[in-house]
Amino acid sequence: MDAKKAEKISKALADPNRLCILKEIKKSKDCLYCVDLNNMINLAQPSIAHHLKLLIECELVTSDKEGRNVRYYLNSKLLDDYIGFLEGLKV
Amino acid sequence: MDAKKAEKISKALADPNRLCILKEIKKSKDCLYCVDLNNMINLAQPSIAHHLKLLIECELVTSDKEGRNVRYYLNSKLLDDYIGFLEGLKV
DNA sequence: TTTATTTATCGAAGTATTTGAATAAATCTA
DNA sequence: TAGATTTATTCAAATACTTCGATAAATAAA
Repeated sequence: MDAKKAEKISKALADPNRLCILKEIKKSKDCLYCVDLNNMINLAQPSIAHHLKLLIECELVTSDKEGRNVRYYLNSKLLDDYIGFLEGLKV
Repeated sequence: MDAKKAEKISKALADPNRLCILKEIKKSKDCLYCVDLNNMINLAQPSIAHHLKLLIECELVTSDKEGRNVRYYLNSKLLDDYIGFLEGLKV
């Protein structure tokens, strides 16, 4: 992973609500419906959509549609790549 | 590590110049003089000082004074803690 | 002790991010 | 098809971050 990508991922992780979303994805055992997030996070729906968009754009989260609902998943392969980048900062 | 701390570290990592500083610390074999950074990074001196301050405040970097020079070190223990937090996001 | 060097701080300008109201788009249900 | 539900987009306001000139503080060197 190059620094530009790592920067983008760091940015995505640099917000309490986005960390919360990732935690909820984990809690929901790998996949999460958007509609549930709206009940869990104390933000207006467009704000949550904005955060999800950032997480998807940097590819930390993937999604698929199920009717009018959307499911979100953690991209743990990318998270591992990011961790690899961080390991590379060590001596 | 709690989410608040992870957020701060993510923020510190979410900037190309700060990633560059960390890479330079690594290249310099663990410790780096501030005066060298001013030659390596294409930013005004107050900007570099600002970035170093953020890295120190979140404890990713430590420093000590040697005369009028300052040396910077990576806190690899904290980086490991951060990596642990990220691992915890996985299912 | 004056001058030069290195690092830190302040303040202001420019830029980017976060937030939510309004609303659109997509799809489900009756 | 009409209305309800879920998600996405647009826009504007508020907030936060980055940058650098000016300058201060600390220390070294002359």
